Amino acid sequence: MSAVGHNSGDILPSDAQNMLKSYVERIERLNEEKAEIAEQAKEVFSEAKGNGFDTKVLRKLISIRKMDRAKWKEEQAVLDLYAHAMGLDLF
Amino acid sequence: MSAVGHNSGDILPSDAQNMLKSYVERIERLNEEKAEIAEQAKEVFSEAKGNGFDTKVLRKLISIRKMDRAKWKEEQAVLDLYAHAMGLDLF
Amino acid sequence: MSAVGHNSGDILPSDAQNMLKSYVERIERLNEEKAEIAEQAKEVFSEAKGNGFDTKVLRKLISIRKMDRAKWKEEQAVLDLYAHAMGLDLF
Amino acid sequence: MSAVGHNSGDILPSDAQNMLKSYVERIERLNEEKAEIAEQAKEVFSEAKGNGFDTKVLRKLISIRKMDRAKWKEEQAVLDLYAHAMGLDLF
DNA sequence: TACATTTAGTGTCGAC
DNA sequence: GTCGACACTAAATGTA
Repeated sequence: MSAVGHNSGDILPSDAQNMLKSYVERIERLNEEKAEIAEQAKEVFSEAKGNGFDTKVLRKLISIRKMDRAKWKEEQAVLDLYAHAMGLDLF
Repeated sequence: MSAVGHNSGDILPSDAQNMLKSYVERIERLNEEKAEIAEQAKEVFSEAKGNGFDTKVLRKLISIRKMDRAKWKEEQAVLDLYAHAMGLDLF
Repeated sequence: MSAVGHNSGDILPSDAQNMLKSYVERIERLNEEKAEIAEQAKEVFSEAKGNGFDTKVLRKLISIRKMDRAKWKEEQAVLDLYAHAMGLDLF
Repeated sequence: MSAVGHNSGDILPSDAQNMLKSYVERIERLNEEKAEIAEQAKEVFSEAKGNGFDTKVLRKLISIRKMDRAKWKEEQAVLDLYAHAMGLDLF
């Protein structure tokens, strides 16, 4: 489907044009906010690192908490299976 | 280095444990905020779509604008680098 | 879905095991090739540096050129998208 | 240091300019080769997936093989430590 | 060593 | 519901 009743001059009517600008700006503003938050998170990791924590492990921990526990265990099991098939013993 | 003086009992001292919890919670809170913002962006796209805009085009537009900005910054940076490489020191 | 009919003995059938090994080896071979190429690139940078060029500037240059190409492709893509959105079908 | 004896017109002598072009082209060629190889790796993963393998686990397996075994076990231990501190039981 | 950049990997979204 | 593309996150590398 094409935009808001622009009929065929291949030019957007000015109201559609305004809407478009508005959408773009709103999205871009939200993207900036996300970037700011990402920046703050970075600072928290940095502080944690400064206090002797291993940030890589910290990240992994957080991702595990976010993820379904059952899924995690299943993934570990498959990994274990593959590892045995390759002759690697992990744990 | 390992964390806050836990040397090898394989147990975190309670203050380290508290710090850990605090870091995890702060990060998780920031992650939630990001998710909320992402949700809002989704709504904007949805609204745009409802008004007849092609969201794929919209996304491309936004990504090009972002690229433009990034490219502009890169160009400034390379200028600056050249200047340094030449031994002058603009700005 | 799980792998090639290993249903639950938690052991991979020997043909699946062979496939697994084969995939792993192929990927690892490709990774080695990439590493070799990366090594060659490193040598080029090193040679450039030896001839008085600033490698950081060189890298920036290359990244800008890459960006230019990417941007050009994006712009073609967005043109194409607009065309579709307008119901015409160029190319 | 600045480039190949260009003394002060802020213009690169033509031989330096030629070298520069040559370096840029060599690097770009190597980058293309890397991209081709990455493409091939993608195809292998795709084929593996088609035969029922879990590509995510496959990737993890390959990364573990690449990595020092001792390091892997250490990382798991730290993760376990942090997880306990957070009241999560992983394995 | 710590920082910044680049590259790989993972998750999400929309199309078919 | 699966597939492919896109965006975001995380790891690795290279530099100062």
